[in-house]
Amino acid sequence: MGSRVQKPKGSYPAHRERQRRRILDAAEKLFDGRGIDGTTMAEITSASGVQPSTMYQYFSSKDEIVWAILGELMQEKRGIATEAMKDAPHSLARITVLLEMMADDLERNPEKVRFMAQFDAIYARDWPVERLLSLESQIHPEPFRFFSELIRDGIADGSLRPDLDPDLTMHAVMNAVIGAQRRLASLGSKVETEYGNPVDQLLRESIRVLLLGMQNSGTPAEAGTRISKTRKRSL
Amino acid sequence: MGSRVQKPKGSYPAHRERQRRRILDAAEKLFDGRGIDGTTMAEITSASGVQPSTMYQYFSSKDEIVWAILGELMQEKRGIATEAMKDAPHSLARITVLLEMMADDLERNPEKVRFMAQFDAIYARDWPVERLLSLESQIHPEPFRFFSELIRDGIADGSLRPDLDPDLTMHAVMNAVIGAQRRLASLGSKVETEYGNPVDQLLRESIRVLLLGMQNSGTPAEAGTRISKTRKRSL
DNA sequence: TCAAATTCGAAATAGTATTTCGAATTTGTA
DNA sequence: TACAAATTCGAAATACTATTTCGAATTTGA
Repeated sequence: MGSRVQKPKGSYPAHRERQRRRILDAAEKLFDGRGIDGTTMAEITSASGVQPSTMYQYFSSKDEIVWAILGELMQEKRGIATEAMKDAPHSLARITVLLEMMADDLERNPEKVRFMAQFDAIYARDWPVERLLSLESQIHPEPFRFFSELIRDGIADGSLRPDLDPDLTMHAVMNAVIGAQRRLASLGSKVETEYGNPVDQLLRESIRVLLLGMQNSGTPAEAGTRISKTRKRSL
Repeated sequence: MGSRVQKPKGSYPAHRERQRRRILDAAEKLFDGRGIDGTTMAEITSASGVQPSTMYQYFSSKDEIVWAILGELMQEKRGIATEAMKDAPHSLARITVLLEMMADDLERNPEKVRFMAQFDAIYARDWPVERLLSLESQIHPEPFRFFSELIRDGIADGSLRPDLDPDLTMHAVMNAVIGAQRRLASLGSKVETEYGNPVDQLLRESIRVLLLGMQNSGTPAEAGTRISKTRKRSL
């Protein structure tokens, strides 16, 4: 107990931040290459150049590392998404841009997408909802909630079919695109050899069909209304 | 070295089959409840009532068990699929039936779908392509290859838009539906609390939009009728 | 320069999958 | 029913995991 003031736990924030980065960067690279499950803590420590005992000072478990990386990824995506949509003139164009960005993402960063796929399949279910939601809320408010407004706009200006339930459609379409995207990333080159097309092209076709399905086509106003009645009753 | 004939390895096939079943049934139940990764070999042995040493006589690893269960699941699905499509009169109706069956499946056996999702995310990439393909071929020949023919038919009879590439579209649509289905199964009840709809309903909406996107809207009146006909029949 | 913060080393714990092997039991059949 | 081969049991051993512990050594910022 010296006469000096005792410094609180995180006293060297700059240094701690640097260390944290070293660990996360090493882990991310390993996850990309070997998958979350295929990566051991020993590999992360040796790749990042810190001892296990030190690493556990920063992350209390492997899961915490996964979580941290996921958070950063989602924040990135969100930035890119809101950025890209700025240029698009009207609602349908914005929706198109948003969805096609997911195909670009698959084309450019298949490992990252695969990481998210692994998260969904292995971790999402066991982790507390609140934590998931707090993460999702980093990406939601803009692109997602926004997306259902875009659908509303599209219906109003006649570019989208009038029988769409904006909220339901938004979730359904987003989920289909995200699901397709992540599945393609998981199966990777296996799909290419079997399907004979680059994975991102497959995803682009899915998106095209989905967009066509949302669009208002000629006079199907009648058909549309009819459908929506039937639908609502059956659901 | 008796004078009797030495019996080959699998000499009590009925007994072996019974044992195999005990193990697979126990494992399947555990996988459903705790996930593939959350299930330990120790749990499987104690649940199935055989010793580890015995179990490894039947399956050389946990992966082999996963693999065996996957194979049985796919065979089941295939049977159900071909069965259900028999009733459908024309191509568009068959496609509709096939896709909606995947929503039913999600509604009825979410654990099984989740199992497949985990397989995709964790195992698919690391296992040899040949093995994957030999499995897929159990489900492919009928529903899948068939599916692209259905699209061809649909284009010919005017019910589907003429600018579709049958093979590409088939893979794109199937992948979107499967991807959406498995993602929903992975996220489970989390989606419901957040989205406010039962998961299978979300999937049904994705399917509806995809089907609309494939349909021909060139001749409005016909398109309208065709749509509503299909709808009514499919419900 | 110095006290506190941080890291290192190295060993310990506990939980995995998988293997080994001789003794005990079960199986189908002669 | 008896028997030889097939199968199972038990129990311990191996080799990985993640995670913890703690005292000694080093680094940090004022």
